[in-house]
Amino acid sequence: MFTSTGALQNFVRRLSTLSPLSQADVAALLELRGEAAPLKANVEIVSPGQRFEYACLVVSGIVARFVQLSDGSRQFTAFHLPGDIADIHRVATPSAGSALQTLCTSTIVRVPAKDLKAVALASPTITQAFWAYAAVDAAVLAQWAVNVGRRDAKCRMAHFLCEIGVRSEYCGMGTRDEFILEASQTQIGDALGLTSVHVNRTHKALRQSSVLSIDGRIVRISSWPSLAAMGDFDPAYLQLDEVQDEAA
Amino acid sequence: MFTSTGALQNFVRRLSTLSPLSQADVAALLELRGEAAPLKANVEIVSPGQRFEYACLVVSGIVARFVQLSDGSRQFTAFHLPGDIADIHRVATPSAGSALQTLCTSTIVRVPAKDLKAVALASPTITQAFWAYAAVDAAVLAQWAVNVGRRDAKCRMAHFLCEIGVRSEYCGMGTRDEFILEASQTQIGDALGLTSVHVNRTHKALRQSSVLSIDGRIVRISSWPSLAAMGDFDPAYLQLDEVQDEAA
DNA sequence: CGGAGTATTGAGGCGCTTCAAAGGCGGTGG
DNA sequence: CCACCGCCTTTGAAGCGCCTCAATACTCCG
Repeated sequence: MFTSTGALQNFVRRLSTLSPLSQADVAALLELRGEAAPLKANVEIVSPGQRFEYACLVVSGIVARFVQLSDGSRQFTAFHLPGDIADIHRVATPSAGSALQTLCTSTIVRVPAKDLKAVALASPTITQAFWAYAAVDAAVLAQWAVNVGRRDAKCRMAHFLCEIGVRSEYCGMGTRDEFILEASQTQIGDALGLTSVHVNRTHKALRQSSVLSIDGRIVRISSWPSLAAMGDFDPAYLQLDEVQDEAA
Repeated sequence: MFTSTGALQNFVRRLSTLSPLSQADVAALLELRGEAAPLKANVEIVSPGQRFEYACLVVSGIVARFVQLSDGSRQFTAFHLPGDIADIHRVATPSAGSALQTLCTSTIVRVPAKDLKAVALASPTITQAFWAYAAVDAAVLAQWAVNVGRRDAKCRMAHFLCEIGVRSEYCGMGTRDEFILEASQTQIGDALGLTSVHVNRTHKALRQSSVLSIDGRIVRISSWPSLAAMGDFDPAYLQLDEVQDEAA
C-alpha cells in the first residue's frame, strides 16, 4: 500500500495532528531512514527483554504487540497498521516488556533507535509529539482492557471491528465500513481474549443479525450505527479527528 | 502516610530512577505546589471529557482510573498509590478518555496543569522523565489487559495481589507479603473484570489453599512464591528495580 | 437505633471453553 | 501440473467457570 517513505510521511502527519511541529521538526523527521524488511506472517520482530536497537515502522500489513504467558497462551495488546511506529515508547523506556510480531505478510522499516533518540533530543517539540503519540497508544490500550474486561463476545467483536475500521480508513486502506482485516480468527481471538472457535461463532452471529458480512479477510459493515451501538464505540479515544484543515 | 511534600518527593525519586535528572530538574520539580484535598471514598475526581486544569498527585489512599460503559458497568484500568501522579499523560494529550475516582478515603494534591507543563517545557530531561513515567504506566496497563484477557479468576487475583503488594512495598506502605488493600470486593471486581460475588469466592479459594489470609483490608501472603507462580507474576514490568547507582 | 454499604453463601443458568472432526484454500515440492 | 500438507474455517457436543438472582449477617456511621 505504502512505500516506506509514504509510511513515514503518514506517521509524521499523524504526529503533527497530535502536537504542534515546526517545519524544521517535520523536515528532521522525514530524514529518518531505515532498512526495509519484508516479512512473513507470524514472525517475531521484537522479543521480550531484547535491547532497543531499532524501532518498527509499519509499511504494510499488521504488526501486533503481545505478551506471552508461561502456559503458552498469548494476549495481543495492540495492532499497528501502516504508518504506525509500533514501539516508539521505547525511546523513553528501552525495556521491552511486550514483544512484537507480524500477523500477516508485512513489510516494516527498522529505524535505528539512536536516530530516533537523536531527533527527539534535538527538539523538545518532537519529544512532546512522540510522547503524545505514545499516550494515544496507551488510551487505545485502555479501551482494549475495557473491551476484554467488561464486554461479552458480540460487543467485544463489534467494538474491535469498529476500531479497526476507523483506523483502516484513517490510514487510507478502505473505509470504516469496508476494509481488509488481515488476521486469522485465532489471532483475533488472542486480541479479544476469546478462543478461535468462539470468534468463529461470534462472526456467524453478527452475520446473521446482518450488521455485517465477512468474506475471507474482507469485512463489510452494512449498518455502522448498529455495530457502533452494539460495541458502545465512540471513536474519540483514537484522537483521529482531523484538527481543522491545514489550510486554516 | 505521606505529607503532600512527602508524596511529591516520592514521585520525584521515582522519576529520577526512570530517567536521569539534573539537580536543577529535581529542584524545579520539588517546587511544584498544589491544593491538598481530603476526599471520601468513591468520589469522582476527573470526569471523561473534562478540561485538563489539575493533575492528581496521590498523597494517601488509592485513586483509580476507569472507563464507564453505557450499561453502567465500569472497568478500572489503573490503581494509583501514594506518590503517583495519576494523570501525567495529560500533559502530552489533554483529552481525558478515562475518568478518575477515589477508592477509599484519600487525600490528593491538585497540581495546576500549567505548572506541570511549564516545568516540562523548561527542561527536556524533565519531559523525558514524565514520558518514561507514563510509559511505565502503559506497561502496567498492558499487564492489566493480559490479566483480564487470558487468566482465570484465581490467577488473575494472584497477579493482581502480587502487583499491589510490590507497589505497596515500594511506596513504603507495608511489605509485599503484608499490606493493606483499601478496596471493596466490588471495586476489586471492577479491576479484574469479575463480579464482587466471584471475587469473594476467589478470595475464599485462595485462603483455603493457604497461600494467603485476608482479614478485612489486610492481605497477608503466606507463600509469596506460590502466589507469584499462580499469577505468573514477574515484577520486571513495574520497573521498580533500583537502577545502578548514578556513580556508575 | 436505623440505614447503607459490604461480605458471605446458595441455587440455577448461560457464555465461553475444550475436544473433536470435516472441509476449504493456498503453498510447495516432486 | 498436480498431489499433498499445513493452516484456517466451520460445526457439533459436552462441560465448567463465572454470572445472576437472592437472602442473611456484619460493620460502620450518623
